[in-house]
Amino acid sequence: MYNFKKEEKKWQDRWEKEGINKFRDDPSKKKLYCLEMFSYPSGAKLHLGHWYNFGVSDTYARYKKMKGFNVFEPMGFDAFGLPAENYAIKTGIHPRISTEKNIETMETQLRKMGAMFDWDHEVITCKEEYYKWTEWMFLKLYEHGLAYKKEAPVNWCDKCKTVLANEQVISGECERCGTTVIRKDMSQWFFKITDYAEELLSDLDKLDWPEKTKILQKNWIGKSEGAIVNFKVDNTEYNFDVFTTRCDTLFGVTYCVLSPEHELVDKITTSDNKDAVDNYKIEASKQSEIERTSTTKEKTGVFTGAYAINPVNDKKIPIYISDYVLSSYGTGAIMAVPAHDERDYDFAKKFGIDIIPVLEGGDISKEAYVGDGIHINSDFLNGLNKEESINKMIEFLKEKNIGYGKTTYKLRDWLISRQRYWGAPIPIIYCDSCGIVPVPEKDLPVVLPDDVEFTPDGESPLKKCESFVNCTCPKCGKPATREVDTLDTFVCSSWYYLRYPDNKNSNEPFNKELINKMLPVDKYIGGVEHACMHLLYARFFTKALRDMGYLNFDEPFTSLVHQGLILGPDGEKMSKSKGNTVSPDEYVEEYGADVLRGYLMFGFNYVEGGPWSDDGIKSIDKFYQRVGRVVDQIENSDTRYQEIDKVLNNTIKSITEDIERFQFNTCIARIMEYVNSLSKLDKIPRYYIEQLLLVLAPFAPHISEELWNKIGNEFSIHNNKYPEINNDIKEDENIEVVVQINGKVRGKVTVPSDISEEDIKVKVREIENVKRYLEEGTIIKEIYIPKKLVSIVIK
RNA sequence: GCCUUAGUGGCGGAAUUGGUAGACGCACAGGACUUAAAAUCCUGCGGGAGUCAAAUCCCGUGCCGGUUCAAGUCCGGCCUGAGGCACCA
Repeated sequence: MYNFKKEEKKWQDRWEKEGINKFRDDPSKKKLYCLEMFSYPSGAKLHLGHWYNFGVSDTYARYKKMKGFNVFEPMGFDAFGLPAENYAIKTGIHPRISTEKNIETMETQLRKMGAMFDWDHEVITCKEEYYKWTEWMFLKLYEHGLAYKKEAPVNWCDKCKTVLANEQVISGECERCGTTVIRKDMSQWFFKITDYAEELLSDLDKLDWPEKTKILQKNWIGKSEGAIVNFKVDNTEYNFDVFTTRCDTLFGVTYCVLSPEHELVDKITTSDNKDAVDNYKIEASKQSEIERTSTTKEKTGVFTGAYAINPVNDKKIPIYISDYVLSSYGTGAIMAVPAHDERDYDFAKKFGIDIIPVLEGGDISKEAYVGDGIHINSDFLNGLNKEESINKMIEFLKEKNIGYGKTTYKLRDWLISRQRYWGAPIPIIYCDSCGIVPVPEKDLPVVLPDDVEFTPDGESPLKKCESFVNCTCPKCGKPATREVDTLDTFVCSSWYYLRYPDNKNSNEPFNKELINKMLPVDKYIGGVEHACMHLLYARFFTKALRDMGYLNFDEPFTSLVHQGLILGPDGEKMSKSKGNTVSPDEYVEEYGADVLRGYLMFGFNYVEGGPWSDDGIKSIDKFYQRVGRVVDQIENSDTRYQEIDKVLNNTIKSITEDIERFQFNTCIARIMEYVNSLSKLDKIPRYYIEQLLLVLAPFAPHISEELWNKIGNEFSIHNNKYPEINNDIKEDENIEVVVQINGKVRGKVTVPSDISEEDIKVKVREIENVKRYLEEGTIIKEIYIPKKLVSIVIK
């Protein structure tokens, strides 16, 4: 009986002492930057999800190392963020204290995992030495016109006088006091990610990412080509632009809708409609965008009393406001074509607005016709199809100077201001004479003060810290004040992968040459929930830094894999409030790291994850015990067995393919098959044992090291080459071919693998059962798939 | 609501481009070893009909329909669960 878990610490210490996980520049080897999304130290401890993400990916990294790559696998912490601040508000414990303590605990746990992390390269985002450069990133983006300020809504609780995160708004109410949350405009900083919308979209083609993730980003960026059309407001000097993808349907426009927040609303609303409009605006401010744009919700809206002029036919059409129009997309105003748009149709029916068909097809007395068709009721477009009409209409709009072709994106600029304490300060100074003044680079970092009151009372916590707020203007030397909002933590995580290789650099965020050599990340592993935000922001940073001349690559993460989510035993996402969290610690305590890692690899489809159950964890424990017993059967002999050579070769072959797809469960299954074949022998030649341990090494790093040592081999097994496929081993000479009659399996026959089509067709007819079926009818078709099956159709 | 994704034995999961559904395990049942138990080893294991035992046949990959010699895999429509929806990270 082996007690492998007792030996784990010994090998972890030895690996650390001999530095076998240290990254060393080695030009003779190809580098492989293997990165797992770093974790937020919110809970005090690592959870199963971390083990699943880090522990399993480490097997990939270890495998690649044995395959001859110079592997860099760093680890760090995304340490700023809301939970630490909330915890501080509740308990009075300073975020720095709780965060540092959590990190310490998690580091200890991570070491027990026995992963290849190179701790010399650790990055912690809340440390001055790191956030100094996060601030630097802001300055660079500002310098290059990619950071700007504008008014934007926040969730506001008027009772707590505070800004709430979306997470803190529970069905429209403040989680602390239950007051209805409203949206309130504040002046905030943005990064101009939309400047890169087109490149972020088109470069997706270059990436070895899951197709679904590319589609998520693509839909998120939401490119659509259309036109801007200008509408004049009747009897006023006002006019407004709408964005439409179907300018060819302009003759069917019977009303316009402005978003309730549109700047023109107050100006054009007539006095008898004012009360209704104002009330509607308040109601709209209470709703989230998800609620507003729901297509099943009954359409609501209010008439402003004003009319617009349809520029193609000079018809007077009413202007409404409605919450289904968002100020953040397009121009915040739409032209409505009820005959050919479902939402417009519902709205028009409800408000009794004209519905004029301009496309042939459908029956608009019943529902909107959204299909294609030849244009009707459309003057100069009559008889044309969609594409011709769009082109002709854009020509017309341009000629009359009332519109033009335009591409828009759903992607919005990235709001980075947070009215919070626990984040990186925004390095900006406000001066009465000079206006907005960026903090000079030499004055970085703007240090986040420790002594701050962060009870929520309507102000950014930093605002109450006078020593922080008051400063002198770097330009004119007069008294000035600092920006008191902090940066969204996604800013910190948008460039951490650039810091890892050069984490001790105190002169610059990273050395350009080094980083251009080490990057991009070759394999990035993390949850799919980051598909649209973190992954997009990081791509944006990389492209912006490239354009500033700091990087010579276009994309940060060449290849991406998502691990699935390990759910609670009840099939729900693990969370403290549901009480369904499972800690890895007790399993590590009972079975050891290798067994837990092994089970996480064997018991789940890595990409899918699934509900946790420890039913099978014993099976991995048993399997490794079995490996131990098999190793005990070692003998020094050169005997080789053809059957075992075949199994071994198949194991190596399958692993080589499956591990690249992050399909670890089948890798382990193949190793089990190899062990099963070995266990049939009383004495096992040394070669087979060594091959077994080498094959197993990335999957069970401690156990394989222990047994490698036990059979008298030199430390460390992990410095060896991974076994290669042996092409000299012949495939089976005989193969089994299946016979199907009318699609059903009716027989099997074993034949030489190089059999000809004619010969197999003869062989097939000799099978008793097949004969029986063939007598019942005549053959009308016969298909032969080499080495697999013969399919006969009879009548 | 919208975008994405998944649904296969009692359970976790295999089946890479349409080609023998259920690899590898867990659980369970029977047997060997043992005074006994644990551990280990061997055998069986989707459901049903059939048989002393076989052969053989029918059904079966969430549901309904389609394409095909052949569908877990492709197409259309539904149901259910999960992730995201821009201030959780």
